[in-house]
Amino acid sequence: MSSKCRQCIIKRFNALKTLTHDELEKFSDHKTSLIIKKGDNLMTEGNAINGLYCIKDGKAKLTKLNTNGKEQIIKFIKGGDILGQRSILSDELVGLNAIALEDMHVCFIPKGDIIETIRENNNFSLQMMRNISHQLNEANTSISQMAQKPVKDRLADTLVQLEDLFGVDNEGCIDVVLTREEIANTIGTATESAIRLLSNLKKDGVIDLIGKKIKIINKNTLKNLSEGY
Amino acid sequence: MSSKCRQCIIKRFNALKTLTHDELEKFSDHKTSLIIKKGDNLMTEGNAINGLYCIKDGKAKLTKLNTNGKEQIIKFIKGGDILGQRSILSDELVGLNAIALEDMHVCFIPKGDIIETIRENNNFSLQMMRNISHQLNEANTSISQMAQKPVKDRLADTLVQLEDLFGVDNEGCIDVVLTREEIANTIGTATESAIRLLSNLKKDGVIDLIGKKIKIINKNTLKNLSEGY
DNA sequence: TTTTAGGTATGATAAATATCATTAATTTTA
DNA sequence: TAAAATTAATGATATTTATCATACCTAAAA
Repeated sequence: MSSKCRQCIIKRFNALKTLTHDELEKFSDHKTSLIIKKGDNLMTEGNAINGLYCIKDGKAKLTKLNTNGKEQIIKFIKGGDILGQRSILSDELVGLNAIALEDMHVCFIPKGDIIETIRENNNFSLQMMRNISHQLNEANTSISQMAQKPVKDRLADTLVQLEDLFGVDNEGCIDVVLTREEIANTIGTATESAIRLLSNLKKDGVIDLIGKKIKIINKNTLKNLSEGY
Repeated sequence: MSSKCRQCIIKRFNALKTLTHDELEKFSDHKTSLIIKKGDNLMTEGNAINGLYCIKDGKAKLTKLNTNGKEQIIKFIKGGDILGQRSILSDELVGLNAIALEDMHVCFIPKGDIIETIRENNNFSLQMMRNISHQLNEANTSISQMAQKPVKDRLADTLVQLEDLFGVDNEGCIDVVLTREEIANTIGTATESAIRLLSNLKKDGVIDLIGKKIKIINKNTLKNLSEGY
């Protein structure tokens, strides 16, 4: 049931690809395989973390709860991603909630093994640094966009990014199911505003709305909109 | 004129404190001391970076230029901080402009020495990771606040943070000189809006405005305001 | 010192966005 | 399957925020 890390192909998408044969064996022996049900928390803001999660399959949202009780979605996660690096590296509490958007298969690798590997395998720690650094750059861009762009532009940008991240299903729709509220919580606006703007985009023929699913019809127009044109 | 890293006390505030005697000597031999004039760029968005900047003294703003031409201030920097780590670690182009808010003294350490030290000194690279990870956490918090909090709350929060970061001068004012426009670009609003809200805070006796300088009179009120009360 | 320019302040107004209310659609539960 | 609950959609309205206009202040330049 619990398979070998050595045989797992998902690791080629993340820092685990730098592991040596022995390290992979160690990880295999110590890891736990988990199934996270849709809606369940993989990590919780403010908690300590005692290991790393390697996402085999499934999607999640990373959120932050505001003082006013509103949820802000900071980032989306899918198969191949690793969770918990930031908290482990900085030895700080977890900063974000990770909530499954669908059932997920996840491997948990205990903190001790990670710390040991960071100390011993330079390529591994370099890869982790690279990843965190890249995330920091993305976050800075996000701050700027949230602060300066109107809601309409942010929505357009988010739709493009969601399609780039999750791809499309066999009907051409963005391959992730989000409620309108979750879309609103991603771009930082009221649910009604998000709904209204989506309706407008549909009316203008830029996107199509098929139930909860969203199909981008004219990606270039969206890209232009996201830059204010 | 160009002093020894070994004798420099500023390094105790950053990752350079983990360097060995030999590494410090190497850095000393290869480093360049720079004076950056107020308004000058230390780093520029989109450029490659070929080293690390250790800030001995002086303040800077880290900004991002938006597609609409507006400047967003992402972060403030002061003596003891290190610049350029993210770009060097991820091997990506610089993501932010660093612009001096006053004359600065800065040491530049070439990339080669940094990379070498990351590979050889585990404590150094761990310290760098910790720093970037911490910054990522701060950035995520920022995203959430920009997306969800109204301008008034963000202004209150920014004032508290500025005082915490830069301290107060001998008249009790926040010890950094910013134009109203820069304050507006920090919280992500129009200059006039920032001015208006500052005037209101003064009218309410929460802050005092002495020229460009801002004096916080009631920090607790500001903290409450920043959380929407 | 006078002029000029950049920064600050404030009012009037327009535009963007949030909130409240209601209905319709969809999904879940019994 | 019917009922209940959640989610989506849309109108009406209130609030927030941006923009435009103008005046004032302050510091640098002529």
